[in-house]
Amino acid sequence: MPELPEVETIVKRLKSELVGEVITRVEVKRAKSFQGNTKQLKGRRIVDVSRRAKLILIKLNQDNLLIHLKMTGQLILINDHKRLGGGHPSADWIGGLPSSHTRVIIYLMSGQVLYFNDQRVFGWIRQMSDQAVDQELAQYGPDIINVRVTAGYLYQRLQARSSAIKLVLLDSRVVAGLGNIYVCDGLFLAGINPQKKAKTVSLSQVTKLLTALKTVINRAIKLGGASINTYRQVDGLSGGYQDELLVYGREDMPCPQCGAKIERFKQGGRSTFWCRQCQR
DNA sequence: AATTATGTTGCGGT
DNA sequence: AACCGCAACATAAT
Repeated sequence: MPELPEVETIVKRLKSELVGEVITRVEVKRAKSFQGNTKQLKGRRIVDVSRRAKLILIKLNQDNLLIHLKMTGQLILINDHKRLGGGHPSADWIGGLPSSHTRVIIYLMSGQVLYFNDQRVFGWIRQMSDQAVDQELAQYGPDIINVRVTAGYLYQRLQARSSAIKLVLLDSRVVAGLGNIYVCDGLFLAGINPQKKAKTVSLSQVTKLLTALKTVINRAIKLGGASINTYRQVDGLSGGYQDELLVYGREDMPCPQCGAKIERFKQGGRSTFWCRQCQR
C-alpha cells in the first residue's frame, strides 16, 4: 500500500483536480469495495480533498468519502477517456480502464472519471458523516510529519513498549503514515537495529530516528512515492522513490553505506530489510 | 507448488 | 494488560 508519501502524492493531485467537481454517478463493480448510497451521492459537490494517516478524505457538501487503498488500491483520473497529463500508454498502470481490477467508478460533471482499482480488494470507499469520519480518524496517532511528533513525544511512546522498535513504528496508534518501506529505510538511515527493544532506544537515538524517518518520507513525497508493485499516481504514472530505496527490497544487494550484504528476516509476519554492520 | 506482496484487524495463547 | 504468532481478507507474480 501506499504509505504516507504515496497517499500524499495522490491527494495533492486529486485536490487540485477535484475541488468544485460534482458527482454525476457512482458505479460499483464490486460490492465489498464500496459502502454507502450511490443514489444519494448524485449531485454532491466536492469541497476538499485531504489526507490523514494513509486515508484519503474527500469532503462533499454533505457527507464525505473516506478511502483506504490498503495494499493495491489505485485512484486514476481520466479526462474524456484520455489519461490526465497526456504521455503515451505504458505499463505504468494495470491495463486499460476500466480494467478487471476496477472496483468503483466515479463520474464527474466535467467529464472526468475517477477509477478506483484494487487488485486484492482489501481497500474501500465509504460514504460517512462528519462525525463518523472523526470517530474513524480518532484511533490514529499523529502523522509522522505532524509538528506534534517531537522527539520527546516519540521517546515517551517508545518507552512504554517492550517490543521491537520496527513493530512499534508500524503501530498506527503511536505514529501514523509509516509502513514497511519507510520504516525499514528510516531505521537504516538512523543506524538502529530493527530488533532493538523500543524502550531501550535512547532519546538521542530517537531524535536521530525521527529526523531519518522524516528525511525518507519527505524525499519520497518529492519523488511522487515508491512504485514497488501496483502503486501509481493519479495520472497513472509511477513514482520515483523505488529507485532510491536504501534497504527495502534489497536483500543480498550491497549496503549503500558499507557494502555488506543487506539481509532480510521476518518481524510480525513481514519482511524486515537491514544492514547488520550499520544498524546496531 | 510454495512463497511473496506498500495494510489492518482480530483471535487465541502466553 | 501487554505481547506474540498466526489467520483472514483476495489476487497475481515469481
